[in-house]
Amino acid sequence: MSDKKKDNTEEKILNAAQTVFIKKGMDGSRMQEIADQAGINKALLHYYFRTKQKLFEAIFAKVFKQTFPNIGKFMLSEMPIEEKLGTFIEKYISLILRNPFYPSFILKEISRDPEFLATVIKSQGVNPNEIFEMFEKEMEAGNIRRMDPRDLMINILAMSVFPFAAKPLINIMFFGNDKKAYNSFLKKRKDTVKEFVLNSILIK
Amino acid sequence: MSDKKKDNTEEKILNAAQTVFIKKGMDGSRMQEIADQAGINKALLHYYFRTKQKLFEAIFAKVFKQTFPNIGKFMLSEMPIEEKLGTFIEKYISLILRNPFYPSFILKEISRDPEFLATVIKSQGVNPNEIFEMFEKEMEAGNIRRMDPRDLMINILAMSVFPFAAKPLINIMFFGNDKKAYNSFLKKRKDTVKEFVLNSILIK
DNA sequence: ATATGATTTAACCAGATGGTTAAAGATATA
DNA sequence: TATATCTTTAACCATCTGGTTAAATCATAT
Repeated sequence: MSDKKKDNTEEKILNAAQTVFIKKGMDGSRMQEIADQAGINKALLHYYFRTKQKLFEAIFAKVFKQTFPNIGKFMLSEMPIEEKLGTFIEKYISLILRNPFYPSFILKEISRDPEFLATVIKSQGVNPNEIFEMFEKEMEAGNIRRMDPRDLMINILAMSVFPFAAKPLINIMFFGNDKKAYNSFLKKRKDTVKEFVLNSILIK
Repeated sequence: MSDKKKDNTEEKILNAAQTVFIKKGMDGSRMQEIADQAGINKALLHYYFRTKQKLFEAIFAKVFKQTFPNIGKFMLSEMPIEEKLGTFIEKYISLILRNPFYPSFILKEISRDPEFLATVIKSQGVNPNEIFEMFEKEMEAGNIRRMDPRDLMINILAMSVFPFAAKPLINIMFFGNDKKAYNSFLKKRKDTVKEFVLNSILIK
């Protein structure tokens, strides 16, 4: 067998599908466009992935996994909370900066097929409870303000994700369509978000 | 002319279209489904709105306008900054609580047709500069921390909007699919977001 | 050399979709 | 009653879309 060829084509298809699906979503994407993008024809596309649904699920699962990186390691380590949160925010926004279209893709698709979403999440084995417990210990220790740990987690995710998900909107409304200005603004978010969060919750 | 009947049908269509478009987006919506939802037939639908595109644009513009309420009045008033921001956050989250699907709809569509988005925004006459200037004055007066006013605005919008836009995801991941629990959590967001923001920026 | 899998070509299909049309009813107004 | 508008019915069309198929070609490992 020509494994190399097979791998290469499958990879080409997955890359093409990711490009198209991320830009246009499941509903807005066309199999023909994915085939074109991959430099192959539609027949071969179906030869590898029988249906659009299967191809989409492969992409969604892949992107979704990348969107929730392994944060357990250092979030549950012995670092001071300030450093833990700082590291997480930095890593997370860096991840999004490397994949700026992930947020809008994920947000677009999570409401389309909740059952499939549940499947993907469960196969992930994400367990935020440990992190919530860690937050609560820090509160009891008097290191951070008392609050619902879920509020804290959601606020951090929100501030990290939203400026990318709403990019076209914010770009026009707040940056006069100056894309360079907005991009350099986004690069600074690692620091500004960190500052905003720590200023809000840290007890000095 | 039977203006009443006309108005009524047009309204029925707009309501139906809003329901369907908001749930499924432009690409995922079908004219037949909108007709069914309005209790009329497809021919009449095209009699009122010639094309799907025109109907969608009507809905998007309407929803978009509602999503950016008149905040100028009190944001530029003589209230202390604490009260201004508190009022805005309360009003804004209340608005979303009344229309919980607006955020995901707007986010879904803003990246689909940026030119149309620009048109809608411009027809809105939104001018955030006055509010940014107000923020800057408050910073100079030493009432709030120094920061880019756009960061502040974006953070508030992010924390208000994100938990609704990512509802299915958060609901599964953080609330074990307990919808009631998540809904009552969302109702508290008016207070928790306000607290989070003010704790971060206020200089006491 | 041949068998096997990868790839292309090209035609095809069924169903859905947006949109049109014509004719007939219904309804209100003048 | 006559007129104009609103509404339905139902058939129809062109196009697109996902998906299939069969035959031919290409590449490669044995």
